[in-house]
Amino acid sequence: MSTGKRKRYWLMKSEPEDFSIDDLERVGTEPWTGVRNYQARNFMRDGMQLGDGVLFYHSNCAVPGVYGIAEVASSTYPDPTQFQRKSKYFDPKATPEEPRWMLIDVGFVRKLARPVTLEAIRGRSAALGEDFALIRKGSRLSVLPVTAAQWKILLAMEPK
DNA sequence: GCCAACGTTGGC
DNA sequence: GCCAACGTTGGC
Repeated sequence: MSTGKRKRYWLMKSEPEDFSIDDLERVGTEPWTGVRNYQARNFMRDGMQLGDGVLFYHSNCAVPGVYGIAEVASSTYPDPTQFQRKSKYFDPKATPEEPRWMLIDVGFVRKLARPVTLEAIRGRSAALGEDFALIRKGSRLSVLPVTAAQWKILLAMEPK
């Protein structure tokens, strides 16, 4: 439950062919539709607070890595696509009275001059620690928490 | 495009 | 509740 006021940090993955940091810059704010993993949903629903920091990560591309900074730009609300019969994210078991999938809006903050690549991140795995889900073996979470210390390390890695 | 790792589904 | 089958993720 999000009771505190302290800013939290997250990493959110997106396939750039689908929605990139440039797309986010263009639209400014984007509802993060389509998450259909309970763990990722729980982070959005129970953990995120307005203003939290987000590392915008490009996955499934030539050079995976963090390409920009974003922020949590709304409180949590039901993902509208779960009710849209024609959407590929339609969930027949969800109803407006009992929505299954919750999301937040992601707001653009800035692009990194150059990405902090997955390769570079792996190179700092000792400093980042075992609990960093991005580089944990087999982890495929698309929304995951980042500690303040990890956030600091990752942004300090931004190539000038 | 391949495929390992993972999550979900559904029969039993 | 088990677990095989299936679909998805995401690095390479």
